[in-house]
Amino acid sequence: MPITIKDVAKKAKVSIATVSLVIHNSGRISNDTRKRVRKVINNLNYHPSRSARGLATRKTGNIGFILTEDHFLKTEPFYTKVFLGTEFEARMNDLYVLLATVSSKFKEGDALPRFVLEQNSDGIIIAGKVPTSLLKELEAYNLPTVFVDYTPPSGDYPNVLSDNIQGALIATKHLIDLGHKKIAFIGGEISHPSIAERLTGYKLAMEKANLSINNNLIVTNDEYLSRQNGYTCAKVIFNGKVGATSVIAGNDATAIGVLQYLKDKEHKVPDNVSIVGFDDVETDLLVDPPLTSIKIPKIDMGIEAVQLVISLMKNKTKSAKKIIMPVELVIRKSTKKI
Amino acid sequence: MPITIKDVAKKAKVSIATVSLVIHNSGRISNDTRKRVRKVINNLNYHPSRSARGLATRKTGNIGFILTEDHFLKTEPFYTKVFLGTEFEARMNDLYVLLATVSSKFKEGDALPRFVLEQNSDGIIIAGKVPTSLLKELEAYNLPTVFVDYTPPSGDYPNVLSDNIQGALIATKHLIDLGHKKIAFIGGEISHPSIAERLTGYKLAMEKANLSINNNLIVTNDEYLSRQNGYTCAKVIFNGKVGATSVIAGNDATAIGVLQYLKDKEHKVPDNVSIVGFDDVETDLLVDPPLTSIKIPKIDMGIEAVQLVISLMKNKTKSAKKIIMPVELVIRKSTKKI
DNA sequence: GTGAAAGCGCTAACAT
DNA sequence: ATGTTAGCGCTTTCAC
Repeated sequence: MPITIKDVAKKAKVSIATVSLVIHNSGRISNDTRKRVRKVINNLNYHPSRSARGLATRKTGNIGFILTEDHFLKTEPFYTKVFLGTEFEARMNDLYVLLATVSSKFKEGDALPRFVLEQNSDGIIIAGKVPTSLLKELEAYNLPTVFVDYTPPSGDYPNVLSDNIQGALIATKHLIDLGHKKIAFIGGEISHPSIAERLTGYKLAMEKANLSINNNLIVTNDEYLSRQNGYTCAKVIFNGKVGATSVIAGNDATAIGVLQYLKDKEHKVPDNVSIVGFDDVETDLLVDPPLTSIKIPKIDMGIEAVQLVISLMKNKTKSAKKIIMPVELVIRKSTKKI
Repeated sequence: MPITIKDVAKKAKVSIATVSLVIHNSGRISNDTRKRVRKVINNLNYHPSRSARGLATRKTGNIGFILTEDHFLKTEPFYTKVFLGTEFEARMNDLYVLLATVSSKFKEGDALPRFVLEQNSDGIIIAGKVPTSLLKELEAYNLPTVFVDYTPPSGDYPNVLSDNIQGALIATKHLIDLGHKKIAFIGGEISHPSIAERLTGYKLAMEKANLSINNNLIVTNDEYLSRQNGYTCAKVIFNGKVGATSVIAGNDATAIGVLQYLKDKEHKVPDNVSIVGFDDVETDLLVDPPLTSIKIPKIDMGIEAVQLVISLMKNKTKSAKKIIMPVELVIRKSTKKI
């Protein structure tokens, strides 16, 4: 039998109302009773029942975290780190986060995550690119929603992003500073707004340095950003005769694919070709050479997302606040002076 | 304002008790009312409130899923797949699964996952190797607990495992059938019971084939099963003069590390050396050659774990039922006749 | 500054 | 076969 508020009240010789007030730091409670009640709570190791509280407040104390199955299962722990951040911040705010994956082929009529159907969450965080059909279905439930690392094509939602433009810009500038002029951009999944922004940043840096933008140096497609995809795209660049001396990759997985291709073709990295990755998933220390990359504060993005969704839950305002997290260039061994 | 049972009752012209009975398929309800109530439930898109239900039944409807942070963040989506399986089966049983990570350096006194402190779960699933200090702290809460892919060193708990011995046995037999005699076992993390079992299976197969077991062909340590570790261990084997012609790896990550080492040293796989992985995480289609591996039913293990913990929750029995999931040899291109 | 009491939405025992 | 009702543990308003 779990300890209830009654047990605490009895032991502290106060009413349950007083205990409740103490817990919530509200009301005018004398310092004496406050201390006494606190002590009893600790001694008894009392934790209020979620259900009872939920019933009384009509809040669930849960926030839902939605991402596509392939994002959840993919090799690089990008969204897993974001999730970890949400978990951390949720704990600070006495909230639980419920994880649900949806198919990346979600279509209208498919079942939504249970916590939305059952109204078992007070808000939701959506991480990464998700099908628009999902968003359409979700709208009906009118839940406070925050997007992480994704901007839906329509509608104006609050979200937390990383500074992709700036990231690509400093990555490109880094290569330019090293003397590179023929810098390739290998994207993949250009329909993902983040990747599109990275391309923008790349172009911006090139223009700033008065380097012409050669479309033959830009390879994008609409496939998942994988090693495989990087490998395939690298083929296009280095089979041709554009003579790229360096590459900005859409993300680290892509970069590793490019690296692999160059190894197979006996190009030396960084002696012949420099490579900059993106995301800094730092997952694979075996990568040789260690990848210069743009570091994204994944955990912090999760934290920010929770704070944002909490403020939405409180204010019931429909603000579309956007948070752009700063990124950082991490120089390792895959880039070198030309 | 969410729909409540009252709304349903009013609209269906029955009492709330009847609605409740219909929902639980219990009691003797006439087919007529049953149908009518069902229809109203659907029309209104009614979902019972978790909190109210929890309060009434003194159940939370949650089951906790615990794993260490590094298992959650690691490259290969092994436990993530197990988690996906639990999510799936939980949904079938109208349960939620709450994910919590703990540090792999958990020590006594550290905070337990919130859902155990707050008694916000009816049972827990523990995936992978966790510190025994965690288990000790957990005991006090007396929650129905199931282990997945791990057998705690002391105590007798229900768990769901994969058939590691059999897996290593068929992997080794496969190599023997291909004519290999000098078969190395590259383990790492030998303190993990699963890896120890795999070594046992390897030895068993060798003995069965009347091949002597050469300890110089066996490399284990107590480090995490990573590519890096595989690389390091491969060095030990192939730097020496034992002349191994094939390798059984502790898992796929290890196998990929071995592969990398062999590539770097210009050994051809599978022409010079055959490699069998373990787990079949099939994560990296870029691995060249594609890895022969032992396939483990990860999703199914999650499903079984949920079923097991549910039966524990129901029966309140202290059985220590064990479920061993069958494994399968998946032959790809990394093994070849000698 | 503290207590009494109503009510949140459901389940389950009991009545009818 | 269906309805009545007492609680489950908490929050919150109102009274004192």
